[in-house]
Amino acid sequence: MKNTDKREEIMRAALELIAEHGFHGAPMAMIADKAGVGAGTIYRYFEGKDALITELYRELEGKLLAYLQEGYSAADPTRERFLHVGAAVLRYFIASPLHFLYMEQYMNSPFGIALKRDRLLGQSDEGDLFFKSIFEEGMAQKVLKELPIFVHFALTFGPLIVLIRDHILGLISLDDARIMQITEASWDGVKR
Amino acid sequence: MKNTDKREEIMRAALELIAEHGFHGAPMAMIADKAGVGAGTIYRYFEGKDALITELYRELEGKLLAYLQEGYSAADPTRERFLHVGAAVLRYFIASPLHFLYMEQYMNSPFGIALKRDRLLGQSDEGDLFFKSIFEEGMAQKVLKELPIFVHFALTFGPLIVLIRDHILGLISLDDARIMQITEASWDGVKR
Amino acid sequence: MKNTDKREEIMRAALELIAEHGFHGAPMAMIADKAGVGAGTIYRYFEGKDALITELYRELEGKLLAYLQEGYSAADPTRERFLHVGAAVLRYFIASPLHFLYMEQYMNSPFGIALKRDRLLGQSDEGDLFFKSIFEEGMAQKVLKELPIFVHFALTFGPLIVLIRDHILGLISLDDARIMQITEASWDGVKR
Amino acid sequence: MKNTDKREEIMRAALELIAEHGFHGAPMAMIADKAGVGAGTIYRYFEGKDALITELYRELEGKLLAYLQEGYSAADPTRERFLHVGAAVLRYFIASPLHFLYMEQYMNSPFGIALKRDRLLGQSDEGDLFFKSIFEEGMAQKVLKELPIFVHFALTFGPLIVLIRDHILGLISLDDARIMQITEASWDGVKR
DNA sequence: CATGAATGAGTTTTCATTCAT
DNA sequence: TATGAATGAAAACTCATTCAT
Repeated sequence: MKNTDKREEIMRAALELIAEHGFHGAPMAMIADKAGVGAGTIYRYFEGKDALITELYRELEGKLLAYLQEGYSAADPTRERFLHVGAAVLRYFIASPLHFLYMEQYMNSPFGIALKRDRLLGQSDEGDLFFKSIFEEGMAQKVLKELPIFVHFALTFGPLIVLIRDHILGLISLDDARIMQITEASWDGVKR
Repeated sequence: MKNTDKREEIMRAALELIAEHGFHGAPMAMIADKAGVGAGTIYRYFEGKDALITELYRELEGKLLAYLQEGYSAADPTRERFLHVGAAVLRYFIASPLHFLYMEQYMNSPFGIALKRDRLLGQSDEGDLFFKSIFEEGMAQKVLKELPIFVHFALTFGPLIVLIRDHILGLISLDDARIMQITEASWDGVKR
Repeated sequence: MKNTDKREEIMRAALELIAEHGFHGAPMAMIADKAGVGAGTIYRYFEGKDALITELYRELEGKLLAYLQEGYSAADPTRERFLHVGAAVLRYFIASPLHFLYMEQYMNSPFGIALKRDRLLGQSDEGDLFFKSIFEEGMAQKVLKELPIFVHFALTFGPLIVLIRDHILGLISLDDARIMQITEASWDGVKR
Repeated sequence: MKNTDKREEIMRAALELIAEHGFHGAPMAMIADKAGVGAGTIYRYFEGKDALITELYRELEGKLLAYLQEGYSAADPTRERFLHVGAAVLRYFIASPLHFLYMEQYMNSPFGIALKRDRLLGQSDEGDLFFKSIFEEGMAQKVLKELPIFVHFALTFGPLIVLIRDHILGLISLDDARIMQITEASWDGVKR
């Protein structure tokens, strides 16, 4: 097992346990066990539990952004670009429900609050920049309502977040047709 | 201090501490301290920490629903009713940010997952019924797109949730004008 | 309800709860509840939990001794007197299994150890004197083996204690015929 | 210190403290302290306090049975076999008074009641079988009275239990001569 | 006298982290 | 580098006792 493999096993184990049982329902010993490593080994790869939680979040965020960029072309019309990203978000989280549960839990905990505050103070992160260009261009082209970027983001992605949760909980089933329909309806909230 | 006062002091203390520090950052001893009661006293009013957390959620949910119903008239046109409720949600949480932080944290934790599953199995709760009538009537009147209720809910309230969080984090400032604008834009996502 | 009634209700409740659940499995609040009095009321009749436990033991011991003396005649032959007392012990505890469970638990706990040590230092208690006369007279008459009183006591009452427990646990069923048989067999252990 | 050593240190500490102070007079922290281990360490070896108490009882019982079997020969006459076992019980507990105090306390608490009931439902334990053969053979040979095994057991071992307690409390002193005398007298209660 | 809500010291138990191997 | 037994500080929770009503 390569070094890197161990690190990944730890993250995979943490993801599964925390997504299902929350930050407390997941003791380090249990994570180590599930990862097939010794309890002390986690501390060779992560400073502590908080660091593990935070680094895992960053990792998942990176994977999401990478997926969203697949097949994305800055040359496409604004609407196409949004539809691509919106549908990709839905598909990504439907395929990786644990990622969703983990990320939501993280963002709605004091960890996430701290993260958001940090980003507000520092520069925008990669993800924000990514979405921002769509909305700014859309407004420049008079295709979108004149609203702050945060509002555009909320109007378009807010519905997706709620629906992904509903899907994961089994309240609704999102197939490809519905994904298109929803993404388009999201767009309707911001278009002129 | 009346019986009821102590129970309320405990809930107030728990709300503040958990909203700010999360479920773990808030030990029972700290809650008792902040509430001005003995550690054992909490257990006279709540079976344990989990029960306190859950009952507090129910209480906050009840308060929110009560507020949404103020000035709500089933006789108003569909759109007015939605605008009333949507704006009320925003105003409520802007006035009570701790309620929002607590409820979001709860809903995105294993507690909330369990709650949603329970509600799915049992009958809908009061809140669901409340929103449902607006969307069902809107579809009957051909004012709204033909979509499952869960999708209507997501398209309209999803944006609000995201924006409330942004407001509380100071990323954006929601004044009355913006509240109207946003609520109307939310409606645009579902109207035909 | 007279004062005295309350005291008795408390003792009755304590007896039942402690016999069944042990000294810890029986919190003061539970005893008060079962007795139908307020938790504070117990402290008007007993100094504290230890005092309640000890006074209850003394009370039960007194009742047992009173029962053993019923129909007992110092004029009877030694063997009759023993058979009377032995059979009475069995009948008493079979009729009052909670008394047995409580007294055994007490005697085998640090409470009982302390009690025995106290009695050793001070004068013998009423009960000891009671049995002592039978064995001393029996030895004087050359009917019994020449043994220390404690040994006589052990040889005759030891079997009874074990059998009462077995009966209460349902391992064996003691009817009148068996009671006689056992009492007589106990006597055989000490007679010449 | 080997693994096993720690487990044994914990049991030794628990034995001493519980024998002397009872199940409550012996907090886990005190046991850990006396054992020279951290408080959490106990939980690596035992599921909780109840498990520690129960496993310690089983361990002591095992040691007792092992001692009784030393030098025991199924080929010896019934009476010799009983005298061997009876005297061994006395010698064992006189040498290990803490074992006696602990086991008696256990058997007379709700723990012991539960244990006896369990054994009644399941098959007899090793110890029962051990004694049973002596009494059954004795009856078959017409050496012993025709009585249920439980009664034989009570008549022979009941006295020993009481005397061991008296010895430990200092009420009587059991030397080898007395041990023989008592064991023989016990046998007299059951022989024809 | 009686009450029972309130208390907080004391208990069991958990778990992130360390460190000898 | 990896381990996992050991730790002990900190957590949840209990309960004998008090005291204002």
